[in-house]
Amino acid sequence: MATMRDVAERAGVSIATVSFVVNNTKPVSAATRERIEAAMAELGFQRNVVARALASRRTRILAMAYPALEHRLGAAGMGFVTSAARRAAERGYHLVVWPVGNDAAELSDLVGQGLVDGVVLMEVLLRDARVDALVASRLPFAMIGRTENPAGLPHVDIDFDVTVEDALTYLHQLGHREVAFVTEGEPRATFRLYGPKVRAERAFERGCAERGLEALMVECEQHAAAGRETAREILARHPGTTAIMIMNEHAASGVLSGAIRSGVRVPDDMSLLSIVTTRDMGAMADPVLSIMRSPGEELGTLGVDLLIGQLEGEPMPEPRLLPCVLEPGESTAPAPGR
Amino acid sequence: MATMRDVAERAGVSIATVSFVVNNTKPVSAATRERIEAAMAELGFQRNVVARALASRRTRILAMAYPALEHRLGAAGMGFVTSAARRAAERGYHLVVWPVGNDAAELSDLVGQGLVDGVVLMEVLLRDARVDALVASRLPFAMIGRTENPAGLPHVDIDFDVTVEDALTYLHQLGHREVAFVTEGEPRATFRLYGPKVRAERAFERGCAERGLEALMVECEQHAAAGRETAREILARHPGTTAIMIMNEHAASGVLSGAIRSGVRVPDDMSLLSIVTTRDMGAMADPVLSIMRSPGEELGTLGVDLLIGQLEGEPMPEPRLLPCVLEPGESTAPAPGR
DNA sequence: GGCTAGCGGTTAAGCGGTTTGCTACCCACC
DNA sequence: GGTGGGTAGCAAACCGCTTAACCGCTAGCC
Repeated sequence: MATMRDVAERAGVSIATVSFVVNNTKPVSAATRERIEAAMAELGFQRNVVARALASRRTRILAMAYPALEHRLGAAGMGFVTSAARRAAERGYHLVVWPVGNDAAELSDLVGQGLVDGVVLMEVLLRDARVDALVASRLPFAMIGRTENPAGLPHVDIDFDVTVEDALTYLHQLGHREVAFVTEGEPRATFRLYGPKVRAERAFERGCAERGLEALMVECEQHAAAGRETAREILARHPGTTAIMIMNEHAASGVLSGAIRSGVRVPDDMSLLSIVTTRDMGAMADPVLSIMRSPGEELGTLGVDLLIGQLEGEPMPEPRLLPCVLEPGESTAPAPGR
Repeated sequence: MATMRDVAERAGVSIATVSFVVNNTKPVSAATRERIEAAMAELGFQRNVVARALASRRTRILAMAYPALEHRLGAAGMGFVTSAARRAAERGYHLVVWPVGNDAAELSDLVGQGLVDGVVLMEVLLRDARVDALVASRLPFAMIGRTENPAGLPHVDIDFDVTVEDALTYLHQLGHREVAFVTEGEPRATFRLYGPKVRAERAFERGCAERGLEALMVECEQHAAAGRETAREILARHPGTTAIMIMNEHAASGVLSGAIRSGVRVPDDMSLLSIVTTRDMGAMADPVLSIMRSPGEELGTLGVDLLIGQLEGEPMPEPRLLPCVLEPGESTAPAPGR
């Protein structure tokens, strides 16, 4: 690989001048610039990013940190990563993937290596040691998700209030008056700190209260079999239920088939709405599930933008909350008798 | 952040000696080593990976290159990336994610930056310009998947011969004599070069020939609706079919529901076997699909091992082919009348 | 008339490590 | 006591780039 020195020699200038041309950091006369560019083209010069990083103290590498094994990231997880990587590439950055534990030590270690200019943190908990570690490290970062009180910390997240409110409005307008909400549930205690679950539950309670409905919530583990069981349970204990809202991507199809197996017709007798999910997931069910689609790719892109914004000295970015959007499928219909 | 110079001063030694201790590259007396280690601990020293990379001409960064937007990587895609990143971390490497087009120029460009020591290439086509570019760049790489003739190129891949053969054996032993094979199909021409599809089709033809069966193959786009249509088509045109083998993760549930909607009982009248897929995907269907599980995580891990092996001067690694393993669900049963 | 502020460019000092000689020293041995 | 060999540690030359500081000169300013 040709170096700047090679280019400089060939163009008969100093290596600094080459640098100024490459980075466009100082005016250079047209004639010189031309000679340098010709030399670069002839030699196939590409500047070495490692040397550049060392000298400029900016690596132009970002990290995407996500908790390994802690939470199942389905296809949506890939959406985060690929969209983030794409955006980073567009803006001249690289993205490294850091599977880290939920403890802070590992993350601090990685940060200390000095490889990255900033971190995008996924799957943030309401109280999260990793966030504290990042704050302490003074390294710029952005969250996808947010802590309990994220004021002052750059983040993007799903707007659970709006999403749940929109979902309830939709079902309510269809005439449903007894709506059950199936959420993610796990034996692990950290799950109580999982923002999406907590925020969606609160929003559901509020929405039900405002409409004078009873807020029936059921936790369900993240697999189809649990979903089937949950459906049976709801039907048995709350036979008046006419709609089920689900925020549990891996259980949704189970809830559907559980209901069908119990002899319930979907959507005639029972409406199902899967929220915070992907289109693919909904399309896989039969009938196709009505969903509120999670803006996964937008979040990845925005997270990176938020981070790069800080790095490039743009004014402190606004946090962004994006709602999921309704995409009706075949699993929702007016409440029976309407 | 403390530098080696700081540590050296504090321990009263030269910076070179610190380096020898940190890397364990030259014998150092116990007393000196102790002083240095103490100094490092007091200062919280971590060596700067960028400086190290520049000096040693090894960045200890690997790239995972996958074609952006070209092919739907579902949850399995995430499995590749996370398992690869985890393995890389275990062995002291970082993993960057490179969404690249299927053209070689973009990849050559990235390689030329000198950021990575090697590349793991995903979704390799039978003839693949990216592979040529990597060979030309003389940078070590490993493929997940393989070209038409991958001899001499380090790779790991699914063993489609064994997988399809095992699947056919399983169905054959259940008494099925008319088996249809649903594969991935797309308008795009590059799909003809997609190794998994081509290899699986060949294996299917061979297996059918050996057993004296007719090899019925149907292409299907990668979504559930197409799967439903395909199921109807098979039932209409080949009413004797008693088993459908599917290698099309996104259409599998559609094939199932298409069959059911047509009044076919699964598995009593018709067996369904989804191959090269994930457990999650199969579990989402009702009945739970019998699958041949894709060794996605193993492939990611092995790919990284293969690459690091080369980097660390281990003898030329053996290519590895892993079969998918049968995980019977509720969608397969003896052929009707058996 | 002295001051500063650009010209387009060079020089050189880093950035924080790795690595190659080389020195100084100790010990054993004839 | 000279010699040889082995060891611990050091100095210094990089790795390939960025970025002050500054070159000699001219132009604009009060």
